[in-house]
Amino acid sequence: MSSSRDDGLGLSLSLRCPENHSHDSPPPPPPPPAAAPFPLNLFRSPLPFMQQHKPSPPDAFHHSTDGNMEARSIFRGIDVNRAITVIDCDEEVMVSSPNSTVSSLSGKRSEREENDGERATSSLEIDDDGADAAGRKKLRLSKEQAAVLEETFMEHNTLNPKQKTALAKQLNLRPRQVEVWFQNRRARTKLKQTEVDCEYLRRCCENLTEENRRLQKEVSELRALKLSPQFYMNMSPPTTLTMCPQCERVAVTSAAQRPPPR
DNA sequence: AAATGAATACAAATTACATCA
DNA sequence: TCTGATGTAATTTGTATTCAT
Repeated sequence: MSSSRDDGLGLSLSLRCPENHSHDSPPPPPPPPAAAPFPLNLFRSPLPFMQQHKPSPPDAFHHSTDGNMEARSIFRGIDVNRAITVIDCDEEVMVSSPNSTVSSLSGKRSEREENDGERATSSLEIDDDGADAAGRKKLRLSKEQAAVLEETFMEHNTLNPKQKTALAKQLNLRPRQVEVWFQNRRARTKLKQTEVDCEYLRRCCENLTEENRRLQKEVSELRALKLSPQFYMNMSPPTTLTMCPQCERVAVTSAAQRPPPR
């Protein structure tokens, strides 16, 4: 299903494998002291308030061209997005989902959510189409909605309440939906980054294994040479390994190339 | 100033639904 | 038409932080 889809995560990968250094990319900056060996930081820190959104026409996303899904829904007589949208107009006091019991009906969270006009998609309210009253309806965001959310996420991956409300209004969604989308989006980003990190570490491991194998071989060769003095006298200067402070790669230099000791 | 509780935000884990092959 | 896989919206729970008392 996802094979042809671009995930659009827009990750900025700062990971580098040693084998990539020699080509066109400049050497990486020295790592920060006492930090992770490579920057794993995914997220920019939350920026100050988002610039004022240009309010789009309130109906902008009702004419979704989200081909397949929307066409199917309409064809079946159930336009999920639209149904929710209509309810949005007067659902601000609705409460919980069927599954959320305590935490949504009492206590601090529910208070916040009620104030936010959230938790409004309870199928108890919207299932006039005969849907299972115990289940939850799931909204599929239109391409336009997703694009705007994505665009906003690229600017900053968190929203303050003001931004959330504005964006929700712009997209004709509930603030809670915007909030959930951002939460899920952050989770996806983190997951992707974790996968990248794993791949990086795997390659590093491979490289180190290969390096270790090479060094082991060199050691055994040197030991063999040590046993035959006539070769030992004629051999080239011993090689030494130095650690490049910038890229932390092992560089091989011969004694002839080394600067004289101070 | 320290303790406490409420409110809030977020991450992580999970569930449940929509969609596709 | 059915089914399993996949993506993702939504929920639940726990934790950290902030703020007022």
